[in-house]
Amino acid sequence: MARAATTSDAFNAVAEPRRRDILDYLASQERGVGEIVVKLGIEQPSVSKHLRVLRDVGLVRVRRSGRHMIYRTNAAAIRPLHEWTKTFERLWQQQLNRVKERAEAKQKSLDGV
Amino acid sequence: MARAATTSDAFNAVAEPRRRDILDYLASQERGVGEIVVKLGIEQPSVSKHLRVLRDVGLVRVRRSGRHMIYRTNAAAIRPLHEWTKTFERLWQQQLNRVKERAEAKQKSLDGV
DNA sequence: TTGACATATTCCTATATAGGAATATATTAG
DNA sequence: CTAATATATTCCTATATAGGAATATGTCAA
Repeated sequence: MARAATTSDAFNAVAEPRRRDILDYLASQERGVGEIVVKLGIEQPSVSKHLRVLRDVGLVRVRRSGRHMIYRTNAAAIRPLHEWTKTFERLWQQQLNRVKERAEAKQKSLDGV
Repeated sequence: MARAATTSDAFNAVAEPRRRDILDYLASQERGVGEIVVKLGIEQPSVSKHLRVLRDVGLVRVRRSGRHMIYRTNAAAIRPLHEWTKTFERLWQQQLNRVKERAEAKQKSLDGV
């Protein structure tokens, strides 16, 4: 079997760096396709295709404005990823604490000399 | 060009649901390959291959114990994903606030009737 | 050393891209 | 209606899987 489709879910969609760039760019403000093309330096067809994928998984929303299609990031669709990664937060905090404790213990033993 | 390799970074590696399952399972406690196979109901070769990908991007660590290879999740490698998703947190909060405000405004207009 | 157990790797194949090129579709100006 | 502008889609191709089957590698017990 091949890899899961990029259109299957947000996890697959954001695996592509360009698409993360687009989401970042559209986060602060909605933009037309042409602006994305210029700003990110990606070919127009590629931008349209990436936007299509992002739209299919709900990561962006669109509205038409005359000849322009205005896209914006739908942050709510990123939340599940945030929640998933958050479940590991406690673990890396513990890891950092262990590193810190080891460093302090080492310092203490040095002081003791 | 084809899609980026799953071994290229953590974003690509966690795009595969099975690999997220493995990371979840190995988060609470380190486990041998056989335990993963039984617990998640995935063929042994598949588990080994997924672990290989996870290992290549630093998402898991291994140690040998006799004939067993004991794997554990390296949460620190998930942190970058958490940080990236976190940059959108403010946006979905705003979105939720707007929804809430609209609901309250609507209620107020109803009360006024 | 030999057999058994635990994992890893190789080989093979169906499938899914991502990007480039060319073309189609939609909307507005005149 | 027609040209021009803005996007979207189609076609084509090189590449990268994910999983199944078979096999290789590594380690321990007797």
